[in-house]
Amino acid sequence: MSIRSRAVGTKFYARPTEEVARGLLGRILVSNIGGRGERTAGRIVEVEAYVGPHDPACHAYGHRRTARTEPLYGQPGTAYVYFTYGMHWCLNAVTEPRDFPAAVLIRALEPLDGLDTMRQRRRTEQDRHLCAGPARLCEALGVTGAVNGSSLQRGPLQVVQGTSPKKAEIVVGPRIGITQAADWPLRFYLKSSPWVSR
DNA sequence: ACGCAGATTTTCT
DNA sequence: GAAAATCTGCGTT
Repeated sequence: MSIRSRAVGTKFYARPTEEVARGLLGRILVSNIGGRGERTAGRIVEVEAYVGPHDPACHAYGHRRTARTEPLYGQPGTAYVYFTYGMHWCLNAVTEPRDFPAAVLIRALEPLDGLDTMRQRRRTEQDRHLCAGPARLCEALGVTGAVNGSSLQRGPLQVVQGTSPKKAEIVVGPRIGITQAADWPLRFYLKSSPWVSR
């Protein structure tokens, strides 16, 4: 099926972050991390936009260019993976032209492929919780800092075509878990999906 | 079903 | 030294 289609190209990511966020819903994230052909994949059902240096919740707020935020300044379509709360990894897709630091946080997937591998990595049998949350999906797909800065077109993690949802299926709301700009409506998810994080 | 505390370490002040 | 784009387990309702 669509899992075999081509990776989404640079032009897709080199646009306003909010558009890219909406556009990522329904696409498929494929991971070939872990050797031995342990392929895992899921349909993106929930995302958040972190729209640039003017966004107080963005890691690059005020153009804070540090070792951590460097990937945000790179090529659109780069994976930005950061570590937080002492134990969790989160995955973003870098957006906008090079040197404009913005990204889309991938928050939830509908598991499609490699479910057994996901269950092992997550140490759970509850499929509902396999990929419902930014840190959960990273654990399920084997995403760690090792893939930070890799290309989502050619790297071990790729975003491929999938099927676009109807506009009426997309729900907009405030981002989760932040304290700055907490009311900005930059979270997008699929209304009828049982796989979103909440 | 809901709410709260603890885990654990990087990053920046 | 404090906060952090989170998750889990355990408590109570």
